[in-house]
Amino acid sequence: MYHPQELYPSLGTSYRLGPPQPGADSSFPPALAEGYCYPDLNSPKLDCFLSGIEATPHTLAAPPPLPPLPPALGTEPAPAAAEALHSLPGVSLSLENRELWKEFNSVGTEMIITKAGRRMFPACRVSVTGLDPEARYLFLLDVVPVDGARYRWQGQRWEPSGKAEPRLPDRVYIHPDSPATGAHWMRQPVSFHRVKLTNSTLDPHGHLILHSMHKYQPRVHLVQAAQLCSQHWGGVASFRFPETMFISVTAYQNPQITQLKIAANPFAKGFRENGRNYAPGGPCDSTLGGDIRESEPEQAPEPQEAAPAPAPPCGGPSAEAYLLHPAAFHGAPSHLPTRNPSFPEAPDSGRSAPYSAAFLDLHSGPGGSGYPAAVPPAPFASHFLQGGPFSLSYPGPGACLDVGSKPMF
DNA sequence: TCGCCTACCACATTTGAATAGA
DNA sequence: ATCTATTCAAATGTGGTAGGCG
Repeated sequence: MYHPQELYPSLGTSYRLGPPQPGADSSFPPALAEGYCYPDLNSPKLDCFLSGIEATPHTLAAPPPLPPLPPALGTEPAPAAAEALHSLPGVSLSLENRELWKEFNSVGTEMIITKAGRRMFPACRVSVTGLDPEARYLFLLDVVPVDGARYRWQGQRWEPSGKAEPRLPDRVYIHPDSPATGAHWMRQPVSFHRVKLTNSTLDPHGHLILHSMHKYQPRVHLVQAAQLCSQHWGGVASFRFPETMFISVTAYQNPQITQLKIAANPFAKGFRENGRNYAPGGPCDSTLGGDIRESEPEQAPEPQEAAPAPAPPCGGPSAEAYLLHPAAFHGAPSHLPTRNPSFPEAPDSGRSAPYSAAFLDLHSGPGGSGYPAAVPPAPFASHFLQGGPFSLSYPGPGACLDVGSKPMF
């Protein structure tokens, strides 16, 4: 995967989209009580950016309350549909591999995180409808803590075991097809199978950074970019699927999860007994993005629709340019800026990365969410707390900013 | 002592280049 | 000469496991 740092090392390891956090501390609320709600939902995390979204800032500024979260995984039936908050009327998302997720969720999904980054399995694979076929959109995915607790496997179930670690810098995975037209996104399911999770706070690859033994919830965001080099972003839509909640681990704790993973993940075939295959419809994680090949062949986006990037994005190498056209910096058409030779290749990929993803680091905004912004570990401090080596304009009220907002959900 | 993390392993899959055949 | 199918090797992803660390 290419990371912005590889392209523009002067920009640092991450993009801070929010203002510095002078008063940030690392304490979590007591939490752990039933009915704990998504902290990000209770308070606009990036109010500053939403003001730049002209479509319906009011909708985003006042997110509807969400139902309380369950105290533990696998204890309640998953809702029938995704919970959504958006300002894109008529747009809806459905989880393609819902049955697989539900099966994992019924046991208590665990996701391995490693220093080098580990893919999610199952991956989030969604279908979208209701988009304007002509308009361009970005697909984003992030993972947020569900509560303020650390968990421990007690032999039979997961139970809270103390306060959560200080929250890490939020990163957002941008689907490599972004930006693409609504027609492109609606043509076939959109998969985030290349997302990698890491527990390395120094991760230079742009993987999503998580704490081990914490509960997380993936979220999918859809952002309309009015035009390729838009100065205005249209609506945003955010979705979460409760059955995709998981606990991050460095080694599987629940043997049932191990068996499910081995049975369902083709890469783990070597651990299957008698070469048995997973029944439910074959590999459930295949995708247009080349998730699992035996199910669906890779389909490259049509050049005229997906990220054509006819010109150097918005004035050349800049954070704004990257944020506007993340896909244009990956898989690198010849007209795009070349990578800095000092970053020859991400260590975890020995070859070119045609589907490489982009990441944004989003910083908790002011205004106090349920989780106060944690003070990042020292290596991040210069980027996240002091504005980083580049300046990214911070929009005032009514201003428009060409960077992704982190929807409130 | 215990819980957690890391590095390494073997195995299967994926991917792309090279080659052969139509 | 071009296209398609096949083969092969390297890269990648997977869970298991032993050992280290706090």
